[in-house]
Amino acid sequence: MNDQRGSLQATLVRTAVAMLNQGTGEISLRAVARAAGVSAMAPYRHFQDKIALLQAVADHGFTMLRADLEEADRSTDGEEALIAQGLAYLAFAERHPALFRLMFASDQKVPRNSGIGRTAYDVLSQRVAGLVPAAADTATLACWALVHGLATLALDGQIRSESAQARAVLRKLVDGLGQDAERPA
Amino acid sequence: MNDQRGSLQATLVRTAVAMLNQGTGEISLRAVARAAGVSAMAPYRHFQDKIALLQAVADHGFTMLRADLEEADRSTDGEEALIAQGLAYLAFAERHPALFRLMFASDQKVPRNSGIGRTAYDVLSQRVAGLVPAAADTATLACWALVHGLATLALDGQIRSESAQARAVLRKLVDGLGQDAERPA
DNA sequence: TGTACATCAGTGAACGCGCGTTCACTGATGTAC
DNA sequence: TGTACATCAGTGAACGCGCGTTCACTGATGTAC
Repeated sequence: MNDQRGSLQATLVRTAVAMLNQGTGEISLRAVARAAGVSAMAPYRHFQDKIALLQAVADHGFTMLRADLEEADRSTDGEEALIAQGLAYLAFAERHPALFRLMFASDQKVPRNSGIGRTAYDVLSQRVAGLVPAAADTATLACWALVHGLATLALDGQIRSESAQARAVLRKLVDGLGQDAERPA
Repeated sequence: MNDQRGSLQATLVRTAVAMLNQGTGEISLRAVARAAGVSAMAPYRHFQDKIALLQAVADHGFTMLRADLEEADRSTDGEEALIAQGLAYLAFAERHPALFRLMFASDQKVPRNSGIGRTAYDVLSQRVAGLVPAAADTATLACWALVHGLATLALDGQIRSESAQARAVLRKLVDGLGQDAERPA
């Protein structure tokens, strides 16, 4: 019995996201169906298999992440906007640890590059390109890797996630990028 | 039948590492026992449970990582030594993807901070402290996060891992650290 | 030197579990004539 | 307006699987007397 409004397809994705948001573990198809109040077989009406459901969940996560990054990118000061994006990325990972893990865990289970991940990436990449046009690719990669590393280490309990410290680390990198831009090769 | 020399305890850890090195997936206690040529119950003579075995495997991995970092740290040029450490970290992750994942996947399954992880961390932290004594903690965190992010993204198939690009990214950060050191607050 | 006994590493059958997926089905809804 | 039929979402029992772990055991090795 599907007691939510709308099609079961959307309900399953929403349910899966909700399950991931509490309890950091993995998710089984049966558990999602159970939580959606539906038989174990019902999801197969809407998804070819478990992987397809997880893919849809990951896509949903990337849409959420993109929205958060755009929201954070609003400052008129470009460097501040970039740092705000970084902090938003960290906040997303902290608020949705298991979803974040699912989005980025390839495991060769969930196929990569659905295109939706890219659109979240583009929000960062455009901001960096505006700041450091000379070396946009390297600078974007540096920013992404730094922030993704912080997020991953925090999620895995390797470091405490303090946003003051995160801000200091981001500042350090962004200052470096700025200096590069000021002295042309 | 344990056809390896030495105690089964060490054999199991070695076998588990070997299994992780091929096939990026997870590892089951039964599979390790099978691969070691021993009954499913034999490991319980040496490890309290599956988690204890995985813990020992992760510890072994950190010992390997520490050795790699020390090996890379030999350059007389401090900045070069730091970059070499970063590249060694990336190479380790690429050579041992599943082991790397196990070492850092907390999942709240394998308890963190066995102390062995820390000793690998210290190799990096001492090098950074030598270069940037004024802001060693923030700088160490920045280096670790950057390199860990690159490793994680590469393992998850989000970016291609090209060591030339990795070197460029590391260079950018290290230059930034150097500049901070030259102009005192 | 011989015997009795404890220790210890590994065996193998069995358990209960949750899983992804199969299969044939039911019952409601929409559509053609 | 009524009837026959197709479509479609969801059901529920069943499958085979590998898993972690239990249990009682076997047989070799070491030690005390």
